[in-house]
Amino acid sequence: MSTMKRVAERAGVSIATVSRVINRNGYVAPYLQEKVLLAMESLHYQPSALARSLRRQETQTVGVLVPQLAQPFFSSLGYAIERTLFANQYRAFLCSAEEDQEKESAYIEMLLRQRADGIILVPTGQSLANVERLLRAKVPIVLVDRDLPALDIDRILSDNFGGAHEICRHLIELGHRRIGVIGTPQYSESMARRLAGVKEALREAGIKLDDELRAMGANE
Amino acid sequence: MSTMKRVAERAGVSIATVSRVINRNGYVAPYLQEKVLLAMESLHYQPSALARSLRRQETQTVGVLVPQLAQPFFSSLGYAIERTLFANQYRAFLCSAEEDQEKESAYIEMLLRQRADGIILVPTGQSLANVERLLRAKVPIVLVDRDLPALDIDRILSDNFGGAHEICRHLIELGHRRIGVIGTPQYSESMARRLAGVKEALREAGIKLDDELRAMGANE
DNA sequence: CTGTTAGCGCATTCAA
DNA sequence: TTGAATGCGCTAACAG
Repeated sequence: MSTMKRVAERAGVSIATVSRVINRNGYVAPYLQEKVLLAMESLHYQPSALARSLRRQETQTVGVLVPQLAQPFFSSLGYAIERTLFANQYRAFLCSAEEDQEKESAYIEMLLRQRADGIILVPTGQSLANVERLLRAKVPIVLVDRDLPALDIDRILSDNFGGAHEICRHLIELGHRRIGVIGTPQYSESMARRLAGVKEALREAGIKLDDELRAMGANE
Repeated sequence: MSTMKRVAERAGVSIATVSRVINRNGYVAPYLQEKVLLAMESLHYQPSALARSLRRQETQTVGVLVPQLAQPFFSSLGYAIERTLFANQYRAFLCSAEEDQEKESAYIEMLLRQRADGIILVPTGQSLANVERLLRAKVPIVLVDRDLPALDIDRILSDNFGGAHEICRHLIELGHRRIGVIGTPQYSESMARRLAGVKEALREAGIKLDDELRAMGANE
């Protein structure tokens, strides 16, 4: 891969000028700009993200660390994030902790070394120590889907209770009485809240949840 | 994040020595090594992959570009690759071309800028130009799952015809006569081959494929 | 408006 | 066995 220096030589300008046309900042005479563009073209030049990141002290990269990429919810979540990042000139490192605290640490260390600008994390019960490590390193971090109540950091959570409650109330208002629940295992925090929401709505309507109409998954 | 220089100061050695203990090459007196290790620990030092890659001219990173990460086959393929890479101290950039030639180009350009050491690609019908671009850039590339017959590069393909043929023959040997086929759309190259394999096995056994027992998906 | 220069953090000669 | 110095490719003052 050719470098800025080669482009500069080919265009007969300094590397500073090349940098200016690449980044569209600073003033460059139109005819010089044209020459630089042509040189870049003919050399198939692509700027080095490495050098740029090192110099700018920012990588335009964020780590996306979920418990299990194999789970459809997390893979579509992860992929949606990567798509949005890419559309905004950011790169994503998709990481799957495999429900393993050690592996989660290993990924976090990797992201630290790569100097990710930030990390989007779906934590598990054992993520606390890892997150504290990130906080010490002052890496911006956002929690998604699951909470870590002990920490005071940004998070994006679903209103599991409220959503389930609302859905169930809607069905009741439509006149339904036999309302069932199908879900992930009950020991999942999210599912427990949804179930509670349903029960609350049923209770408000004076209906009791028929155990026959309740089916919970055996594992996530 | 602290730097090698800070670690060196804290340990009272030169950065060259720090580099040596990090990379376990060159000779370092045990007591110095110990001091360096302690300094790294207390500073929460993590080597910069950026600086290292820039210097070594290798990123330990490979691009994994598939037509659609949302498709289960590709997402599990992509993720399996990333897992294997990570286990071998490599990083993966998972990319989804969304069945779009433009987007595929955009990802390839990104991987070029990131200086990926290589690219694993599941090509589509329109990937030819993009692959030729990679060849010009001399980036190592491997094709997976789908072929690009025009090119002379490494590829990993399934024996769709042979596999389907063998499965079908197995069923026939077990005495079955009513054998059906469920599959992805027939216009998919892979599926067409599998169907041909089945038909061939049936033909050899003097059985004709009952159209009633044939169900093809409407889209991939 | 353009060029020169000084690092970014690291690996690696080359001396000592 | 250790350190000083150079340069990887780029951006951002600064000078002209």
